[in-house]
Amino acid sequence: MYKLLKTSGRAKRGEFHTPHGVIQTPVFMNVGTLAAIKGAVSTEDLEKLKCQVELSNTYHLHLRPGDKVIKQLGGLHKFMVWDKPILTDSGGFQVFSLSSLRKIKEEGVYFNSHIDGRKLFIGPEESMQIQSNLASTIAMAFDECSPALADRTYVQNSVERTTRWLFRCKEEMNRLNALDDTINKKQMLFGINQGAIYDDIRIEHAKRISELDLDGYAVGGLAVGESHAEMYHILEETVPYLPQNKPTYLMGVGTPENILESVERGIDFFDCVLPARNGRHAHVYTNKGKLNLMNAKYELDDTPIDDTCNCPVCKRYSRAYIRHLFKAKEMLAMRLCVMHNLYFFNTMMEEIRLALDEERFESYKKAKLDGFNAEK
RNA sequence: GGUUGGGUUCCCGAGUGGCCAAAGGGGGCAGACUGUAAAUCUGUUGCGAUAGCUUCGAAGGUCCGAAUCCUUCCCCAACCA
Repeated sequence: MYKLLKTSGRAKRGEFHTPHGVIQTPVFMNVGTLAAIKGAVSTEDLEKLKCQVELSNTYHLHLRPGDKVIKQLGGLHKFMVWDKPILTDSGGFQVFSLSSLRKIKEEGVYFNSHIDGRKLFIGPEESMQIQSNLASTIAMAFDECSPALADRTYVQNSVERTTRWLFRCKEEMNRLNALDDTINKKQMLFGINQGAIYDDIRIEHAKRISELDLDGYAVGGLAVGESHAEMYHILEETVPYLPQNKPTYLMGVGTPENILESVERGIDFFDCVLPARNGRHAHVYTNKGKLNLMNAKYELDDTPIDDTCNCPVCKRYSRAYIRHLFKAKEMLAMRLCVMHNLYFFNTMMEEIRLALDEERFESYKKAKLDGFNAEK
């Protein structure tokens, strides 16, 4: 159940009530595709990093260790020892990112496993079954994320198929939630809007899926090659046609700048691999912009990553030390940077919520963006 | 003392007459990364803006042309005494 607490223009401040607790929105979900945040960050760490929701992946967990294994072990929450909300992505993005290994048909998608090459099939029903076995808090609909540059006819056909798949997802999820041996009988389902950069297709699709009364709605297929301006434009055009009394989730986005711009356009759920991946690659986010700690200029820098940050890493370690750890290929380097970055993103969301509560989002956003550009 | 094999750009190492400022690693420097097949990938790495200049242990020499051939010397390694 989503409770809209406050609005500022299109920006929404809300609370999303789930069987695993309340999510304060806007929220950034921390991506742990394989039931782990890459970079040796544990769920115990996540509790210290202000993480509200962890995200995992249907396709990847289906392959390894197998959703049935996780079900036998009591579901994903018990398996990775995390009692707060978990959102599972449906595998739809893998249809896109593993495109050389798949064939899309009406019934679903034929894949070759990226691990051993064996043939697999995932359709809407299979995706719901896998996510039900994982027993995540929120399941995502099985969609096709069409490339940003795909031609109109392709996108039109793809979106129509994604709509038909959504109906099948909903039906299957209802069926699964009613079964006796289902671990999470209140598993929620979010639909996904597609349509690449075609306003009218996006809008038509948004209207269509809004009729379904799902638990939340996502905007997918953005940040996949189009410009920022195009992405913001799509949000401006599309979000108003998605239910205001439900969470609106912008999938896979983004940079701190993207998040601020998107909150302003009505988004309240985000997820992105950037803080984890960039952290592993020595890129850290600060209130004065992004740093690459591998750069020679940090060799003798004994200040923290961000001297205004209260994360466990900034309170203790210096840039010079972390740079050394990267140079020495110590895995602690990645762990520290991923932890800092997640804390940075989660803290920024906290600040956004506070700013919305106090009706000063606009000035907060401007100051934040000015800060990011300070050292450029 | 003798024999053999070696000394190549920051390091390791390929190169045995022109296509060599010199393969390939490593290291260094920098960049990318947006529902994670990513602890990954890319660029660059003698000086100089270009012409060009300097470089393959050292010094001489042969040749139109030498990291590559010859002479002497200096070092290193293994073995023999």
